[in-house]
Amino acid sequence: MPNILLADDHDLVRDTIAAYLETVEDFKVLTAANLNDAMEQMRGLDAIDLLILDYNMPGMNGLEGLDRAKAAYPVCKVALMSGVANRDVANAAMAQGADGFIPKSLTAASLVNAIKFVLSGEKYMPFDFGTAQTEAKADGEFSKLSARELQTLEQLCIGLSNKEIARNLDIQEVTVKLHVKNLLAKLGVSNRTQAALLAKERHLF
Amino acid sequence: MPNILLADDHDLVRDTIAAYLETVEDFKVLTAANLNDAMEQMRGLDAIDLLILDYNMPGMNGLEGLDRAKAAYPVCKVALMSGVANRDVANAAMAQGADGFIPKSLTAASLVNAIKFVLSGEKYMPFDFGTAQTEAKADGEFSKLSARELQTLEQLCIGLSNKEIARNLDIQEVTVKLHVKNLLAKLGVSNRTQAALLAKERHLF
DNA sequence: GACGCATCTATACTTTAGTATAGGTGACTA
DNA sequence: TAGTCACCTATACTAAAGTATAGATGCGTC
Repeated sequence: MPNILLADDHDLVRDTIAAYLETVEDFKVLTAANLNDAMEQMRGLDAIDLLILDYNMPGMNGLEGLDRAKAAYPVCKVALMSGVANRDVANAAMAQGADGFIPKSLTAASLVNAIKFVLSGEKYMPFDFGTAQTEAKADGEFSKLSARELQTLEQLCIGLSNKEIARNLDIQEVTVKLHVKNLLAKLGVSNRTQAALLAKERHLF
Repeated sequence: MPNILLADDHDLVRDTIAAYLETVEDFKVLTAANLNDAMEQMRGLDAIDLLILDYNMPGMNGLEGLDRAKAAYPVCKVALMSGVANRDVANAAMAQGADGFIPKSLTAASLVNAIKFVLSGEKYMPFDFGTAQTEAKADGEFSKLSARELQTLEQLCIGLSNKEIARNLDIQEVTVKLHVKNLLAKLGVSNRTQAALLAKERHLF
């Protein structure tokens, strides 16, 4: 019987997924509420076949938690799970050695398939990942930006004003306005806040 | 047999909770992926005893979705569920006529209790609301925010303008400005972009 | 009842953001 | 050489954001 350790900080989500997996398949599912808890349990027993980590739970610190888990238990399969992450995060995770990536938008049936997939030694990442607009704004938008516009966007992502950006880049405020206006158009958003949020979502800065 | 309609946009979360409830108790659980879907299903059949709405799913618009549901189906019990909300939101929800508030940090067993509680006509809101990470995540700057300011912040996190926020919350633009000004001060930031970035960084929305 | 508090509105104002247009420079290229 | 493009600046404007005061309502508490 495959042993799974599921780590998620939302008790309700974690427990019901665990219960579901145990009823519909012959899985033994242990649970943890954060990364430290999960690592602790792994230390106790060495029979865990698959470790599922929530991307946003305490201790994860982005993909740092993935590294910790892989480093400590190189043999164990490790999958990431997230309710908010996008394709970029998924790609980065897979590139850093994750065995699977499970968006919470997955159906319960697909989850079982994904787990079987990973347990059999395959890598799993869903195709139908990005929804329409996520796909559309994938990365084409950002590649259109000029060097200066990119620098401006970077400053926007700290929430700076045009005046502050002008000082930092040593140009006039009007010029900053121009760059902002152009990059808003290229990104297809309507104000600086949306631009900053979009860039952050894509983990550009 | 009590009929429950569970609406959550995360397929995985929704399906597993539904499956769990159907196996451990004698509940009939229907599901929906957003508020409109849920309202549509309610129209079809009038035998739903409890409607569970995810606070952050499409169509909810803060507590507006709760109002819509209560207005359309005054007899049906309505409970809110959220993974990120804090006590203020919960209080506001209960004040606006919700029959229960279910944080996702609840244990699966407690969920069943909460549902039974609500079905029997009682109001349910957990005492140990902010324990552990719920507290850690929601405290500090954000706990100072009022319910309305929190809703405003949520809209800021989509990059909306004051005018759009005013329309969504059905208040005047001046009022939105007031809320924005106050929440900026409480969060210790100097503009809306910084506020949005801060909230996103803390995974509030 | 008096008080604090959250909420909403109003008026009035300053500052910032964003748009529009025009023009100048240097680099690279057909 | 003429054309294109990124970049910078300028003037001028409209729209939006943010600040400051003041007043009104309702709700719960002491």
